[in-house]
Amino acid sequence: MNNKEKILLSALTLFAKNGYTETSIDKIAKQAGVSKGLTYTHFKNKEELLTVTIENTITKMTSEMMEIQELNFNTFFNSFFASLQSNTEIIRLCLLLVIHPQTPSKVIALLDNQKNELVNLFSTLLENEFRENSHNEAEILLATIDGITIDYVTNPNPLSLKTKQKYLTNKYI
Amino acid sequence: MNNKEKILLSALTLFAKNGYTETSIDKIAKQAGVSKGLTYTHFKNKEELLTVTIENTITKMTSEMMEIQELNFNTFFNSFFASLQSNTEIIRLCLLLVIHPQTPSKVIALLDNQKNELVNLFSTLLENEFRENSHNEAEILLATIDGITIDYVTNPNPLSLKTKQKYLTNKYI
Amino acid sequence: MNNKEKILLSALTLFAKNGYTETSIDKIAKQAGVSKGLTYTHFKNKEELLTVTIENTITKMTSEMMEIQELNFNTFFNSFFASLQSNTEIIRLCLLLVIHPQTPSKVIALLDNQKNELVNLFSTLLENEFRENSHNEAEILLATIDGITIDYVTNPNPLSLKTKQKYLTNKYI
Amino acid sequence: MNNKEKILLSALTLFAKNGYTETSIDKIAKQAGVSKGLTYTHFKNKEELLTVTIENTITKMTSEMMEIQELNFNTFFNSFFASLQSNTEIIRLCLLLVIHPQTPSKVIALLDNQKNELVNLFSTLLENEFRENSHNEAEILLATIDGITIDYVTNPNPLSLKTKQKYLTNKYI
DNA sequence: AATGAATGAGTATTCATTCAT
DNA sequence: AATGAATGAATACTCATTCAT
Repeated sequence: MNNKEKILLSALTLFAKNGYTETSIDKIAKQAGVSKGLTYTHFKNKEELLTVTIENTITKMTSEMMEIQELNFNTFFNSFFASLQSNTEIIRLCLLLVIHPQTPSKVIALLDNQKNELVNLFSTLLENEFRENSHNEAEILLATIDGITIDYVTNPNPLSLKTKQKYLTNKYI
Repeated sequence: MNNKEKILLSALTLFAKNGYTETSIDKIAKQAGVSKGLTYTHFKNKEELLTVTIENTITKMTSEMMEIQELNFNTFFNSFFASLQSNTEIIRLCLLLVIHPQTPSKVIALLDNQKNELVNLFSTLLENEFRENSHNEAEILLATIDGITIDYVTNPNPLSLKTKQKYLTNKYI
Repeated sequence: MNNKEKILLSALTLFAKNGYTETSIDKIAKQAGVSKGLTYTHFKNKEELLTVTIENTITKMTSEMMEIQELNFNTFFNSFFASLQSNTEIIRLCLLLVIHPQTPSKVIALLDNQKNELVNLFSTLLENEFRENSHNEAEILLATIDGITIDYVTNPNPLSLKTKQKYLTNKYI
Repeated sequence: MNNKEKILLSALTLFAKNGYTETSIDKIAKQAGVSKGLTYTHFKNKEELLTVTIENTITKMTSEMMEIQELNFNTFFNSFFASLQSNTEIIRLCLLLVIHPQTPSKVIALLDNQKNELVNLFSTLLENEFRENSHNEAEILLATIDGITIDYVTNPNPLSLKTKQKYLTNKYI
């Protein structure tokens, strides 16, 4: 892992653990084991560091989802709830950024885009059953998943999460 | 409105508009039209100012809900979605605080408590239909509402909100 | 002398000795014996500190000139060359600021204004002898004085200065 | 033009436009289209880069003046005022360096030397008319020219410059 | 000759908090 | 209760310079 990757990893970890504003470039560099200045060799400023961090994360998460062979609600829920448990803090970071009023628009665009892709995916999967209402249903499903995500990241309880996954699986299959 | 109330109102407004970390005591005092020092006469520190601000907000919102005569899903949804539209920024602030990893535990407790009351309310309303599953159903409903809230505060669209309210009303009545 | 005045004096001294860009707020505060932060209590930023510094200096110099009873070339030259010798570094600072391409426009305006007042003064004094050419003559005289100033601030030689004063006095009286 | 020359040209341009302290090695290299490191292959440090830059500039200006066939006030003024109009920013840079208290002594020596040559030239041209006062007269003439230079570089007005050139030409021929 | 990663000291500015008045 | 001067630590960012390749 080269220094640039070390910085990105350190940034992701600290942003996720403490929040964007609460994480200083100094701390990121220290944890990465490099000098503060090097951060600015590789990234124009703190905002770009955040943008690239989130870009990488989304790319990685999306590509993991794309590896699923047969995409249906069952496999999607399995993949999603597993990811929620293994990437809890990163997902919390994404939620924070989406909601925070001062998140740079480039980051908002990335997260918005990911959300739209999810709604479209759901919409397709719900088309047979709900016809012209499939988009509304997809939005409600996404809302429910978002709410479950909030609940889990703020109060992680794997058992309760499992129950909710079962509920959703039953309902949408 | 006395000075203490002016400070609290200014704090709520600015925290809601810009976020807690992004709002300085100086700006709060300036907008309230008082001196920086006075803030520390009335509140031990910035954290306590936040705590009292949120405490007041929750108390006010709860008491508004309590004024509803016949509490059922119809009246609740009406009240909730109206509030979401008139207090968008404040509700966004609450969401941020719930999710943020460094929110003081006292504030977390306040918000958690409010959430539990909601789950219990839903649970009661769902008891007849769902029996021993009513608590699970209540949590799913809360999740859906939270997700709708995220969607609205990040991308306020009254029409889309109305559609979702109708969907929920149809489903739970 | 209160802290604000101490900061202004320290700023003037250091700007004059080392230049504006070369003088840090840190050094100014240290020499004034106050904390760095206090500078920002009294001045919005470094640029404002410079502006006020120059404003005060010009006001003081102008008021000294106004105290001269009978304003003619003899008394003016006496006053000016005395000031050049006692305020050498401050006058050098003003020259630097006038010439530097990045001096804030507010400072430029202050210095420009002072220059125009001088040209007008000369113009009046030369009116009898030069009639419609008095303005041109005034500008040439100002140029000569500016050139003498450059020479003195870069290579202070009181004897040579005296010679030049005599030359000017002879010529313009 | 090889890389070293590209760096020198870029340095001259940027020093002249923005000032020495305000120009970073990075910007010089970028504008020259080379890497930061290459600057240090060709020049010991930023100070040496400045010294060589000024050295070249003075050499070039002097040699242009030397090309004048018959050196008298008329041809000199023509040449000088033309140069002032075509090299305004470079000449401003030289003025700044002469006056700035922290200009490296080697650069000061270069500029001082050029000034002395001018005084001597003037002195020679004025010898017939002013005899033992010719040196004083030469210094006054240089001062006037310096003052005109300040005025032009800070507020370039070709018409006003022409007027002053005529004035000087009339006076010294 | 040429690159660009890497450093460390420095810079302007902000801000929660204290305290004398 | 009310003010605002005062502090000190922290923050994002810059930059001359070095050095391995």
